Amino acid sequence: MNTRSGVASYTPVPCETACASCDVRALSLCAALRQDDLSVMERVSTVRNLLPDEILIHEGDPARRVYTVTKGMMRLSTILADGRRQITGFLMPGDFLGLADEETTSATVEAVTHSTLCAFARADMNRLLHDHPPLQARLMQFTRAALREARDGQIMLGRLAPVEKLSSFLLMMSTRMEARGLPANPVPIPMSRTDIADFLGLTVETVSRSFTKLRNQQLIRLPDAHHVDIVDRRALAAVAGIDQA
Amino acid sequence: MNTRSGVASYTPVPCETACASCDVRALSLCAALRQDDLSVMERVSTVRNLLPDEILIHEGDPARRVYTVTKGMMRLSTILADGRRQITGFLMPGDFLGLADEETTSATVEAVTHSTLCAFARADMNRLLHDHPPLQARLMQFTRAALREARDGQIMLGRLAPVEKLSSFLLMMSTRMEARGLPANPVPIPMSRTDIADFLGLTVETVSRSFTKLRNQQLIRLPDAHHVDIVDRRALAAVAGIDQA
DNA sequence: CGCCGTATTGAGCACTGTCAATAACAGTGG
DNA sequence: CCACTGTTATTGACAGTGCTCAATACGGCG
Repeated sequence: MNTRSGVASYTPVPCETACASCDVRALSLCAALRQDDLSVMERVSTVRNLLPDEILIHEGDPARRVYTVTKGMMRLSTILADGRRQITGFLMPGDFLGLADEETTSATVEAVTHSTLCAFARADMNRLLHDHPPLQARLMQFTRAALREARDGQIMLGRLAPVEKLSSFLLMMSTRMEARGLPANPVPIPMSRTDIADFLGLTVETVSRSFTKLRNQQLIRLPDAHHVDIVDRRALAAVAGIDQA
Repeated sequence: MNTRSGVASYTPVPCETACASCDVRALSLCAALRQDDLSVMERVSTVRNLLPDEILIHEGDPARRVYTVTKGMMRLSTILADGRRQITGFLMPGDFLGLADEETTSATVEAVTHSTLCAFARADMNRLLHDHPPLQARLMQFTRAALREARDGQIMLGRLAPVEKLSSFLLMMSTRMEARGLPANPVPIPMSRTDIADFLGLTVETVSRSFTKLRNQQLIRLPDAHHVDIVDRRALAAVAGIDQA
């Protein structure tokens, strides 16, 4: 289970740490830095690899590090005393991890798929932010965007019906793929039905039924459980309540 | 409805614009400024008074101004095409308005009660932020806090049962009163049951029934519809799922 | 090929939303 | 001051939706 793949320390050729050849650089926080400033950042960064379901952060842990996701997918979640879980967001390559917290982490963070992250000690990051105003500005933008996303989440959770929630979710996933220059149409859905349920505030069964409904209405096709082919984007958006683009 | 003791226009002496004597200064963004820098801020600020239910911002409007709430209470909301509404948050004195947006506003903002705000042109605020790093830092903290709050909202909306939602809401209101140095025990609830419902993702009827349940369990008393006396805070927190403090 | 975890489907029920009636309340005008 | 009216809150009855429990199907992997 937690078979550490032994890649915690640098590989001989630090391909991932080479910011210059980083494929999420344009999307990530680092885009705010010029080539030469990038090396300053590179010097204080370490790479972290995670296996599926491996836990990176336990809610309540001290917030010692911040990260940029470079590969894979992460989930942010909170678990109530009786085991109920709410997933508050998924992180994809380019996303920043650590926007909400100052001292203590406010969510558990786990890998959905095999993931790679670029880690920074919070103190180092603070110094970088202080020395590079554009970096600070970009972090602010990221935080604002995360706030808007969380509020969209509130709208979805509070006022959408199950099929609407799922439609909204699928469109969001598609949009995020597109934003990363990846194919947006057959959307890969790496997370389990349980994860989707805990994100949408539903049960697994209801999620499954909602998938079936959308399939029966010819709005989507399901090549397999983890790939959704959006057949009628417009109609899907209409079902979603036309929130998302 | 709730006769707030004030009149729209205030005393001849513009008490509200006098930052030096502002009673929410310690709570607000401005706390980051020294006495003399405060005058710079004061010079570019204007006061805005709002009557109950008066609309300050329509979702989609250009985000020309930002505000600090000095009196009263505001609500942030989004309305879906078919009229369903989700309230994503309430703002109280000291709270900053405009954290999430850059170009376009992402929520409608209305006054719950007679409210007073301190307004700044976004351009002016940006200049202030640029010239005063501590102000920038404080804005960042506020944004982070708002993000944590929105995520708490997601948890509440996604995974709590109606009574749990209401308990959680009441405790939150109480906590926020306390944070402002105001009496935390008989909690004033200025907003309507409809507002509460749209915040908690419920219907008015369910909110009302949940109030009744909590009253019947002796956890709260209801002197009137807009005041809640928390009788057993511990038990209420237990019902809430012990999220909030 | 068989096993195990995940996803889907089915049946029944509890809960919450809907619709409707009543009650409390505030503001208005006689 | 009180009756009248419109608004808001509460309560009741009922139905539909989504959850619970249970069975079946699918798919990856040994």
